[in-house]
Amino acid sequence: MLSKKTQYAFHALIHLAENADKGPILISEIAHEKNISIKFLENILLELKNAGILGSKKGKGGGYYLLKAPKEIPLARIIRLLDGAIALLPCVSLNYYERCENCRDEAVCGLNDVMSKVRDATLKILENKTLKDILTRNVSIL
Amino acid sequence: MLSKKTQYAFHALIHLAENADKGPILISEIAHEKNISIKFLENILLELKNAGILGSKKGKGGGYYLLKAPKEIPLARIIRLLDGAIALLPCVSLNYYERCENCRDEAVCGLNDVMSKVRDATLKILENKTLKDILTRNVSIL
DNA sequence: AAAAAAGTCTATCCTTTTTATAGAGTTTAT
DNA sequence: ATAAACTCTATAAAAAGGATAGACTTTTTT
Repeated sequence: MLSKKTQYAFHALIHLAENADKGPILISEIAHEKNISIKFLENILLELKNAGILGSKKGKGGGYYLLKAPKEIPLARIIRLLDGAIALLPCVSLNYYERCENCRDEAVCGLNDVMSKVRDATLKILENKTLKDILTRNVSIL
Repeated sequence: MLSKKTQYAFHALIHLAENADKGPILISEIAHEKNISIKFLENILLELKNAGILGSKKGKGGGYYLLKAPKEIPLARIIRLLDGAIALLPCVSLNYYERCENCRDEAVCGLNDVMSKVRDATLKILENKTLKDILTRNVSIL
């Protein structure tokens, strides 16, 4: 299951993308619209900013905005950023690999084998589907 | 990511299946063989017993043993039992569904749509692969 | 220059879940 | 009777998740 953090990030990004034509969007607007605690959302948007996905503008008329086109943001990127590994086991994770401490040889572990298949099937979708693919409203500017 | 509990459960089940011809297996043997805390493993095996997957025998010569053939135990069953939902979002879970609190209408939510596809791809594997499929050693008795 | 609006950043806190341990209790083979 | 093993309940330590507070900085407006 994805953490709340990642779930909130997706909803916030959707809101930012669908309103990209309105300039910077207030955290408070997103929080209200998507029913998320405003302070918690602050942390999340900051992480997305530090990762180069969002930009922000301070002062009056400020807010957050996308730095990249939605179609350039794969869903897998967001999950890895906020949740870490996408794989079900550390020993089959591509980006957060850790050696299995419960089996003698990963090379002949049937569990490793099956979970690699699950990982591949999952990534096939999450690496190819982008923020653009989960938008409801189409904004011409993007 | 699967919890340690589920990971340990898989390794314990593998050990039980691969040694099914030896009669009841001691918790301590599994714990030692798979490098798992014996007391933690106790709880896990008990859960598996209460779910009807394992049987146990008390007293000298006792231990745990499989109640069903490995090919009758889908991996998804174990995950659901110990970890709960397999889906990445509560709003796309078949067995642990919860309404999405961040979007207006799940029916037109793009995120819901993509995550349903991930769920289907994952379940296609985890519902069809069984304990038998992750064994290294083949035990004729099974 | 001052005030107001808005995001930034750090620190802290509370709760829940996860992981792990302890120990008394019960059952069974010998 | 005894020792071997699982059972069960309670507890605790650690990590993660979720949330809050408040001082700080930047920018716009007046």
